[in-house]
Amino acid sequence: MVTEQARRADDEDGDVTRADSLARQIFSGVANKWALLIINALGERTLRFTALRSEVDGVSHKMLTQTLRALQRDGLVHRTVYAEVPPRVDYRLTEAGAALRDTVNGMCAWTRRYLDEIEAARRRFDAQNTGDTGGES
Amino acid sequence: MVTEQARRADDEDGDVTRADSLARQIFSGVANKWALLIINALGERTLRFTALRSEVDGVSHKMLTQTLRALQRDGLVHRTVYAEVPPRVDYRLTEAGAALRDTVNGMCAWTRRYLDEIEAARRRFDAQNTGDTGGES
DNA sequence: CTGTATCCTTGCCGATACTG
DNA sequence: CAGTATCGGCAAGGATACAG
Repeated sequence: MVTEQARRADDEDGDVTRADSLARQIFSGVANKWALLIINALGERTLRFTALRSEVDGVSHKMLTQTLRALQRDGLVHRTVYAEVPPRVDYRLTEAGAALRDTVNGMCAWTRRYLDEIEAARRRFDAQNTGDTGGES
Repeated sequence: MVTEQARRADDEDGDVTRADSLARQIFSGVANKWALLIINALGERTLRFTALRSEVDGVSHKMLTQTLRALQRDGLVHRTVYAEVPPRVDYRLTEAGAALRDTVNGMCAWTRRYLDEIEAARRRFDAQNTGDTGGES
């Protein structure tokens, strides 16, 4: 017998390394700062559009809607519309979205953990490429 | 006494949600498909430029050098140059890079795990927005 | 409040050519 | 083989205006 999982494991579609695979397409679609930041901001909570907008500092109105729609299409966020006036729309992560959020959490933790190291590395690197050899001309 | 770590935990720089924080800058820099794909491809191995290029299917010469330089600057990959001819350059993850790779691994696993679900969600979503209301004018 | 559409700027990214 | 630089197309993404 061949389960979906087993089929995928053997299928080229499940391979992120292949440029034209479905896995790569999904991976690429989700591997951008706004998607990850939004997923992280949603967390366990249910948030309205405006609340979400103020949580994800720096995101434009357009990018928020756009990214939200993409996430909704992939079934990572659930969108609930209330027939009220003024309109009210709630967003929350689906199970798939929550699962992804776990790894995003890891990335955030990683960022905090290595902040200083990276800052130092940058200074070292930049120093190398400005003073450099020590004598020009 | 105040350690770097402790200072960071309390500092606004460590907060990914702030648009102008260092954490956000680092996060954004690393949250793009090429950086993550390259880190994933490197894994535990030490690879030369060309080998890496063929591992990360679809990446251009330019993007590979460019992204590698950024990763090197942040101290995530280590670059070793051998004074040979033809030139030989090896790339491998540093400890910080390897730590990030763990979470990237998680993202890849997530992609494989939810591949079919996402594909299905997309079909459902797209069906909604084509047939839709059933009658246009 | 939420969403869509339009303009317009910016920078990504690929292709190409040239150096060590 | 590895790296840098330049040009150009094109898509990302911000600002604004307008609709439900």
